[in-house]
Amino acid sequence: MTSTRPSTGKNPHGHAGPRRNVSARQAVLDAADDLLVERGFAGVTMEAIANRAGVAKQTIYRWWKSKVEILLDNLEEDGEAALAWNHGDGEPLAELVGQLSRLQAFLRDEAAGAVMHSLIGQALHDPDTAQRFREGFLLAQRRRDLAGLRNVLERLDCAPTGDAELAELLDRLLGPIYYRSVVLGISSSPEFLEELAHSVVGQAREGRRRG
Amino acid sequence: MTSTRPSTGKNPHGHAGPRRNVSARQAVLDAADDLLVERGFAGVTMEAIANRAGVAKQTIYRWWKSKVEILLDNLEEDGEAALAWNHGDGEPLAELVGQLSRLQAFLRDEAAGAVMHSLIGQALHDPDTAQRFREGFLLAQRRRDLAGLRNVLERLDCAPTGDAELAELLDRLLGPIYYRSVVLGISSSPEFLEELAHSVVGQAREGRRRG
Amino acid sequence: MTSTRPSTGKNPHGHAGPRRNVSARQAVLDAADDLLVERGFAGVTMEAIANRAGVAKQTIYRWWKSKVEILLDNLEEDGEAALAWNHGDGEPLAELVGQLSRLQAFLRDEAAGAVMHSLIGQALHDPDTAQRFREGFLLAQRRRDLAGLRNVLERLDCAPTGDAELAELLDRLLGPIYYRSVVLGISSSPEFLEELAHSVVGQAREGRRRG
Amino acid sequence: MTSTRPSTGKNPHGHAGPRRNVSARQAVLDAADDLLVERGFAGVTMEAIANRAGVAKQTIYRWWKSKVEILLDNLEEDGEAALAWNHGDGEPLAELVGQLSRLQAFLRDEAAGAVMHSLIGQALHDPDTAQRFREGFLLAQRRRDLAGLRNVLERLDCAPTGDAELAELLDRLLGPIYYRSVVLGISSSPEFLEELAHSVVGQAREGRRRG
DNA sequence: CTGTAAGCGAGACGGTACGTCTAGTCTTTTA
DNA sequence: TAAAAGACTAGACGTACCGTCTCGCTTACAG
Repeated sequence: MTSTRPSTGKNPHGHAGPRRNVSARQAVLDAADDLLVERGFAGVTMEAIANRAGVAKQTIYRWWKSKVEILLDNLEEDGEAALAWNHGDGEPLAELVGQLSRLQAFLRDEAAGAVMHSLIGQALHDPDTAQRFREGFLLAQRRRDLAGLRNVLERLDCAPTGDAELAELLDRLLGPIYYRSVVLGISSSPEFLEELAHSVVGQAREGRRRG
Repeated sequence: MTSTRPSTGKNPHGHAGPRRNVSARQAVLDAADDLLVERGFAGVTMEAIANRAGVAKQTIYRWWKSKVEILLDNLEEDGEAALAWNHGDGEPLAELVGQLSRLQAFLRDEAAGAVMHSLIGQALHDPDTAQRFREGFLLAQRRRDLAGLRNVLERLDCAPTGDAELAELLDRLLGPIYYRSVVLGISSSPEFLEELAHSVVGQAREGRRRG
Repeated sequence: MTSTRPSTGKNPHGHAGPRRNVSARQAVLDAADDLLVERGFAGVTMEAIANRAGVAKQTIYRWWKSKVEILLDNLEEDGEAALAWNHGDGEPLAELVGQLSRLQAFLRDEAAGAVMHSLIGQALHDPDTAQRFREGFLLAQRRRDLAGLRNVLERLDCAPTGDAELAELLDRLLGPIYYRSVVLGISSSPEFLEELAHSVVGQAREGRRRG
Repeated sequence: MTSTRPSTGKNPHGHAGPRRNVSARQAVLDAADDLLVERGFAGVTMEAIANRAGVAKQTIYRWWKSKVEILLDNLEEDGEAALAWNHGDGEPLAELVGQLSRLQAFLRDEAAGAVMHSLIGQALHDPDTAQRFREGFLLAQRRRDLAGLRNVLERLDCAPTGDAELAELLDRLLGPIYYRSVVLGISSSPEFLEELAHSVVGQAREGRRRG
C-alpha cells in the first residue's frame, strides 16, 4: 500500500527539488502487471517494464530494488481490499464460506492471482523475497484473517481461547485451498469450500467441548 | 526415475560410438543438487552445473532440456522412496500420522525438500514446468497417496466410496502441511499433524455415517 | 578570459533578478581543474564537477555548454599569461630560447598543461571542440607568437617579409616541442631547445640572404 | 599486427575447441573504422560496433579490452605499410621528402589518419591508452623512422654518430608536420616539406662539420 | 517596501552505453 | 559418435552520466 522509499513526505532538506512522479509510478506498476499476465514471470524484466511503461530503467531502480518489489506493491494495493472480511449480520457460517470463496476467486483472478502465485514462486527461490513477501503482505493478511475467523467463531460460540488453536484452524481452512491452487494448480469447488468450512467449524465446536 | 532420453539402452543406430557416460549423468545431478543447497535456485545455472560437474554444457543439453529437468530427475530418485506409504499391521491412524510426518520431514530436508520447493516455485512461474512437474512427479505421488489413504481408511472402516471424496480428504490432510511449508515457510508440529489426522479421519467417519 | 555569457553587466531585460554568482563560477572552474588533475579527463564529468563545486548541474549548464567550455575558460585564464612574450633589451636569441622554455614548462605543468593536453585530445575527437579550442585560444596565441617571433627576428635583422614564411619558422620552432609533448609524451631538454632556436634563426638568416 | 590474445596458435590444452572466428574479427575492425569515419570517435561505441559488425558484445570483449585496442589493431595493420621507408637508388634527399609526403598523406587519409588522430587524442586523455599506443605502434614506427633517416643521411655523408642527435633531427622533421596536423588541424604543403627536409639535412651537415 | 523575475541547490526524469552474466547453439578435436 | 572445450549470437542485468525538467528558496532591482 505504501511506496518503497519514505520520500513521499516533506522534503527533508529545507530546500526544494522535484517530487516523485506519481504517473510514472503507476505506469511501472501497470506495466509489470500486464507483462506478467501476457508473458509470464520470465517476461517481467526490468528492461521490458521500463520499455512498456515509457520510463527510464534508472527511475525504476530509484524506487524499487527489484521486480519483486514492484509486484509486491501491486499485491499490496489489490490484495488487502480483495481479501477483506465482510462482517454482516447474517449467518456466520455463510460469511466464512463467502470469505473462502473470495480467496479462491482472488487466486484464480488473472491479474492479482498471477501476482500472488509469482510472488509465492519467487519466495520459494529466494529467501530475501520470502522475507519481503511475508513481512510486506502475508503476515498482515494473516492477522486480518485471524481476526476475521475469531469474529465468526465467536458469533458461533466456538472460538478457541488460545491464538495457536485459532491459527491451526485457519491453516486447515486456507491450507487446502492454497495447496490446490499453488501446488496442484486446480480450483476448489464451492461444495468443497462449504464442506471445508463446516468441517473446521465442527472441529472448533468439538475442541470447545473438549477444551 | 529415468533420464530424459531413452539412450541408456541399445544404441538405436546400428552403428558405433560410445554410449552415455553414466558417471557424467550422476555428476550433473549431484552438481545441481549441491548448487541448489549452497547457492539457491538462482545459483543453479547450466554454466555452473557444467563447471562443477566437470562436464561440457553440450553434454547437459544433450540429455536434459533445462535445469528443471535435472532437478526433476533428482526429485524422482529421492521423492518416491521418501514418500512411500509404509503399511504395517499396527494402528492405521498412527500409520497415517507417520506418513504426514514423513512428508513434513521430506519438505524440511535440506536437499530433497529444497528441490521440491524449487520445482513448485518454478512451476508457479512457468506453465511448462508446471506440466512437467505434475506429470513427472506430482500426479504419480498423488496416486500413491490416494491408495495409501484408502488403505488406511478401509482398515478403519470409513473409506468413502467415491474417488472425489477421497481426494478431498487427502487435500485436507496435505493442504495445511504444504501451505505452511510452501507459503508460510514454517513447519508443522507433531501435535498439529496428529490433530489433523484425527480430525480428517473423524470427518471421514461422519461422511460414512451420512453418506 | 571572460565567461560564456555577457551577463556580468546590466541585466539585459529591463527587469530584476539576482546576477551571476561569481563564487559559483570560480568553484566550477576549480572543481574541473582539480578533477582533471586527480582523476584524469574521464573523471571530469558534469555530475562530478557539480558535486565537488557544491553547485547544481543546472547552474553549470546555464553558463557553459559542456565541460570543454569550462576547461577552455580555465585555459584562457592561465594560458595567456604563462605564454606571453617577454621582450626585454637583452640578447634576442636568448629571449627566443626563453620563450620556448616557457612553452615547455607550460606543457609540463600539472594543472595548465593537463588542461592543454586534454583540450588538444578532445579537439582530436570532436570537430566542434576543435573549432572552439582554436578560435577560443589557439589562434589568439598563435597571433601573439607570430608577433613575438617577428620582434625577435627583426632585432636580429632576419625577419622574413611574408607572413607565411614567418609562420613556417614558428611551426619549425613549436612543432618539435608540441610533437614531443603531445604525441611522444616526452619533454624537450634545454639543449634541444637552444639548438632548435639557433637552427631556425640560422635558417631565417639564410632565407634572408637568398630572398 | 597481431591479435590481442595469443590464441591463434595451437590450442594450449591437449584438448579441443573452436578456434577464433577470423571473419568476426575483421568485421569488428571494419565496423570500428567505418563508425569512426562516419560518426566520429564518440560514435565508436562497443554497442554500435557490435551492432554494425553483426557480432555479440561478448565476442568483442573476449578479444579486446576496449575500443582503443580495436583501433590500435587497425592502425597496426594499416600504419606499418603506409609509413614504410622506400629506399631506392635515386636522390636521397628526394627520398626523404617523399617519406615526409607519405606521412602527411597518411595523416590526412580518411580512415587511417582518423584512427591515428583518435588514438593520439585518447592517449592525451588516458595514460593507459598512451602507453598502449606508444608501445603498440609509435615506438616501433619511431625505430623504423630512425633507421630510415640514418640510411638517407649516410648516403649524404652527414649522419650523426649518436642516436640522440639522430632522434633530434627526426623530431625536427616530424614535429612540424604532426604539430600542424594534430594541434593546428592544417596540412603541410609540399613546399613546406621540401624546405623542411633541406633545412634539417643542412643542419645535419653543419653538425657533422662541427662535431 | 513590495512584487516579481531571475539565480540557485536539489534531484527526478527519459535516455544511452557501459561491462558482465547466462542462455542455448555450433564447431573443433580427442578418444 | 559421445564428450570436453569453448567461441558464438542474443539479450537482461544493474550502474553511471547525459542533458532537461521542475520545485521551492533566496535575492535584488522596479515600480
